[in-house]
Amino acid sequence: MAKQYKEGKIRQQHRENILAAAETQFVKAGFKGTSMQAIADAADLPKANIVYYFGSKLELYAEVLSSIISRWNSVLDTASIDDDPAQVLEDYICAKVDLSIDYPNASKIFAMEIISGAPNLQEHFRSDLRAWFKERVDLINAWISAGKMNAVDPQHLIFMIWSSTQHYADFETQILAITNRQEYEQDDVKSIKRFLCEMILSGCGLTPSGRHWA
Amino acid sequence: MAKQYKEGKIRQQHRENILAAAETQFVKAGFKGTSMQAIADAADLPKANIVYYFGSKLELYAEVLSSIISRWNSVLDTASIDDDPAQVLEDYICAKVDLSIDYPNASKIFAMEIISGAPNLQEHFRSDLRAWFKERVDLINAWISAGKMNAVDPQHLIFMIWSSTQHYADFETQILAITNRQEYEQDDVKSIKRFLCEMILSGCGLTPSGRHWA
DNA sequence: GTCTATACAAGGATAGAC
DNA sequence: GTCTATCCTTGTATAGAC
Repeated sequence: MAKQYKEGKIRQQHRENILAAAETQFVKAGFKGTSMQAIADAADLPKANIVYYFGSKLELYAEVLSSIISRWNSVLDTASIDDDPAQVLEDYICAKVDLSIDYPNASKIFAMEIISGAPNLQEHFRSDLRAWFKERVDLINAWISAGKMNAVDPQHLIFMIWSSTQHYADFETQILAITNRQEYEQDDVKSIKRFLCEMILSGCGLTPSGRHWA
Repeated sequence: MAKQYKEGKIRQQHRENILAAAETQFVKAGFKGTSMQAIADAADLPKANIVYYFGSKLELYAEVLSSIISRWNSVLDTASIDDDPAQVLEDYICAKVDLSIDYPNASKIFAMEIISGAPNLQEHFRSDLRAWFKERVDLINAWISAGKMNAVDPQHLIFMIWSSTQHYADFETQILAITNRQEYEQDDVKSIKRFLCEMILSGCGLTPSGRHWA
């Protein structure tokens, strides 16, 4: 029993190390471009152990992808017509900015997967995401009908929130190089949130509370 | 002479085919993940010819990248303090949307390169782009000082324009899957332009003319 | 000038030793 | 349960035939 427990811990530790190493490597070279050897080196384990723990490169990648997606349940999920759109949108934008700053690799791997044609995400698109998207579009349309916000196109609004927030993760390298910085600081995050909320909400005829950055 | 001319044409034709094939493959698998064999198959040429025409995989990739960047001279380049910010921003946004729709692969390869840490673009960042960016920031600040537009952060404004326009190229797969379409149509492009111009300009206290979509 | 044949390293995955 | 040794495929690049 004691032995099993200890071995279980080693196993779990190794799996976590491998997942973390894999994330780093997939960001740098994409799925096809990443070698098991590179992951093994980064995890400081023999190459064959990666296969031993995850079965195959594709299964390892699938685990990385699904752990990314599972982290993306957000404030928009529970919003309803009775809520205040200004508050919901502001919270959603700030939550997405936080995810981009705190887990840039997650956003990057997801982005690369989609750019490459999303060969491993078609299922996710056609089932979960499409339904999620339709419900949010309906919600925004309901707010518009209720006169709670301007009549902007809900689909494009969601795309704009996704793109403008994720950009700070995906294009981190470019942004930091252009602005001559090493990494984002607290003040940067606040000014990002402030800019995005003010721009997007004002376009919807709404006013942000500012509680995320004031 | 006649022979040389004809051979020159073959050479040029093959180079173009290879560049086009390479673009497609780099999008699907990234730089490291793309094999010369895959490019050769797509270009319908023997594998060794790719090396023959371009020297190496990296040189071929460098040519693809630089041809992408050279296409991105845009309306913002020639704008000055005397111009109307509403008009300049509207033209710039619509030009970027057109690029995203017409050359999605260019945007995708550029995005992948940056997501992977931009190992082949550091030079471009530190020289051209940083200077370009600084000048545009100064221009927008000048417009603000002159009372021509709201005092929004110029850096984030540029990032928002980049992200929200490029999103329609880079995340094409996701957008089409979610909205259950095969490809963008004329009307889609117009509604994208309209949405982005209205949102972004209104956030700057400006009003678009609408001539790109009306 | 163009393409075939091939060299040699690195890829993913397996079998079996420890 | 973990890791070493190895198999076979695929990778880039070259040498030399056409």
